Amino acid sequence: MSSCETVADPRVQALVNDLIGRVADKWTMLILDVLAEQGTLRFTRIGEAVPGISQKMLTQTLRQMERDGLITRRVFPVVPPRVEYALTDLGHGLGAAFCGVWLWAEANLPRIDAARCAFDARTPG
Amino acid sequence: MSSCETVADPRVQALVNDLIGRVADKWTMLILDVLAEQGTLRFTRIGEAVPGISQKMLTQTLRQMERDGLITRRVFPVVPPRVEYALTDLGHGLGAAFCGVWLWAEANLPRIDAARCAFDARTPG
DNA sequence: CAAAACGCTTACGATTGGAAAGTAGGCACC
DNA sequence: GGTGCCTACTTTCCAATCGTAAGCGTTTTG
Repeated sequence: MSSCETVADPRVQALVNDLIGRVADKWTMLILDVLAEQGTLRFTRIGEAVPGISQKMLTQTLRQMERDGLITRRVFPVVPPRVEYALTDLGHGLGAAFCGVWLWAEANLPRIDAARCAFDARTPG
Repeated sequence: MSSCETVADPRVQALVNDLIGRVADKWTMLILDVLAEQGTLRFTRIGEAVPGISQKMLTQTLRQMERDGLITRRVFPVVPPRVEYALTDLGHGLGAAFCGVWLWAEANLPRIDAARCAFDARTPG
């Protein structure tokens, strides 16, 4: 906030900071994106759609997102097991909010790369 | 992207994912926010404004942000040392993009809390 | 002479993350 | 009837990361 809007209450500030700390996680953002993009998905599909995630982190992050009310988890008592994950409207809202970050990242990728090259060139050690 | 816009190229997708992975960091977002809010600041001021950060992580994150071209670092050769950090326009852009996330967090804090309570209540273990 | 100010840097223990193997349990195949 | 597969985890082990606390260098202040 702050840079975008009035804030005032330091307690709210602290709570929001805390919330950001838990939601601004690499895997959370990536999973949020694939679910926003592809709708309802099973465990293995999400794992395939999020490059580089381990099963452990996938399980852990999905649980956390479920706890925060960002996704729903539906278990079908069949064999082999089938579990479907989908965004709640809360999750959709966060996905929409992150949208700006994605667009920024896409638009500014070359500038970041250039900045990094320049930094590495001027920093020998 | 994806959920907000056309994407197509999987190479760009991978690069953006990678970039998100590095930028979607708790401390990066928090530092970005205080710099967007308060303008140019010195090392210790940022440390005070970001609750819970250690000097080590502050140094580390600031360096990373400098490398990515998000902030500038100006050193004044005086005693005691004086170092000023400020957002670049690239950093301002990212701050603006994150703005939506902050507003979402502020607006949905009670819903997240409620979801978490409900989850904890229904999950005994 | 001692302490404070500032921006780091280092050492070390605690937490987290990844890779790979294991689990459960019904079902297809030989 | 035994072997192995399918899926969604769970567990185990090891490496990377993180937080805490302390130290460093230089000059002013008491």
